[in-house]
Amino acid sequence: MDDISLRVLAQLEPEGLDAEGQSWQQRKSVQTRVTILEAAIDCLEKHGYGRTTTQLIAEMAGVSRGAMLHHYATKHDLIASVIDYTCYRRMALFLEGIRALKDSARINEMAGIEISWRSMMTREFAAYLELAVAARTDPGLAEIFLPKARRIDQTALDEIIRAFPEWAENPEGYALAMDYANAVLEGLVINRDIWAERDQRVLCQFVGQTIAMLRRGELRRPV
Amino acid sequence: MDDISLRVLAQLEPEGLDAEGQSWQQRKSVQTRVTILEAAIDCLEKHGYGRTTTQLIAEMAGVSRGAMLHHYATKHDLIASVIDYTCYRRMALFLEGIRALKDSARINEMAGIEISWRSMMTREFAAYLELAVAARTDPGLAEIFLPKARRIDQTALDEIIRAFPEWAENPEGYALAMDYANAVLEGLVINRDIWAERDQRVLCQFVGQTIAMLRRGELRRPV
DNA sequence: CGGCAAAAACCGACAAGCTTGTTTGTTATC
DNA sequence: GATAACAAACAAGCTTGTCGGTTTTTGCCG
Repeated sequence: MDDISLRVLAQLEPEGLDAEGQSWQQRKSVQTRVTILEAAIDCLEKHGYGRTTTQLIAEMAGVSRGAMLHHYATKHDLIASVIDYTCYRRMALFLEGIRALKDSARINEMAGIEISWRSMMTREFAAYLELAVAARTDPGLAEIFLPKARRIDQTALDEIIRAFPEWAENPEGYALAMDYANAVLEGLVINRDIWAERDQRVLCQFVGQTIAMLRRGELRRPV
Repeated sequence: MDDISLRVLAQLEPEGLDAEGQSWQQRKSVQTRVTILEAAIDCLEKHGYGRTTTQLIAEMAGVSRGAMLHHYATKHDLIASVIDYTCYRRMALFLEGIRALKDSARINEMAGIEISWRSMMTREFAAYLELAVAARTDPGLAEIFLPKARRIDQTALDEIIRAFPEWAENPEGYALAMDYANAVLEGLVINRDIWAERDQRVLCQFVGQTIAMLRRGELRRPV
């Protein structure tokens, strides 16, 4: 993991899950909590936010509901941790993918789009999307989700540019390209089941094509 | 309303809501049902699918729950009708918007993007999106939502091209442009609350710009 | 035309099931 | 012995669909 990745991830690291080398109880606590968070992600992905109940999460995690409520006193607390954990995992996966690209693949073949796309086919992103959509209408969820989502969005925008040095001289174009790619891919994810028969790669390639032109200055950011 | 609009809308018209000129009871029945459907849309928009309960819909509609369950025996039945009704209203609004455009605005200023965008800021679309997202994880909902959504998607793709005669010679480019515009705008809607501070019009204009180039042949559909 | 029975619109109460958070108790670690 | 991890039972509240009952409309028949 390089400096850039470490720097970004350090800002997003969830609290209370880094108890390596502590006491037996601390390690056990962290382990159980991670198990619960992973189960919550599975639950969000498989059953959606509306059907994600504390009972179901506990079942999927293989712990008693009592044990779960010991670690997360309320559902509110649990969801707050899920948001942090999910965002961290998602960002880590994305940065790792970008880092593994060769410069030529990243710059000439727009391979970053492919990495973005793959990062959106994960259970972590499915869980994130469930929370994002539910937060629009659930005031209690919005209160915890929106600040965290805005923060990670801003952090990503500010820091990820370091992983794309070819954009260094064109920060405004970079910002547009990020939003643009995210919007198209998320729109594609939303319509995944409805547009089942059509080829999503065509759209991905078109986006890559237009972003390449934006970087080369053949397309301009609208005023 | 012109021929094209009528033809498309006729294919999507919900059943059982066109009882003009029938008996008093029939008209009353239709009126109550429309009131309930509108309340259901409001409920989906304001409270999301997860919190859309039969009780809340009945309250918002100003009818007793008993009366509602007389017209829609189960929630399943009600939601099925909401899907039809919502899709119809959404399409009607979109076609009316396109129809009202002058040819020059539509072709040169890419005003269709603006109409699309506005059609996605409606309560109808919010309700549709709630259903689309919930259908991913709710098998019962998916069973009724997906066939209807795929049908309207196909109908729209096949028929709306008639409202854009400038694309007549390039049906593949048109299909790409439609999916592309829808994906970006839906992605934009999803991130509305998170990207609050950024200007969405820049992205809309960029999309308009690229679609214009696609039509003029300055951009190609990827193989 | 008037009355009457059937049908349809509408209402409120109920049972069954689920969800949440609390509380009380048990075991293992510090 | 105190604290933390874990377990299970409980109450309160919500949601759904069913059921019996009331009012209004409709069609029919004398």
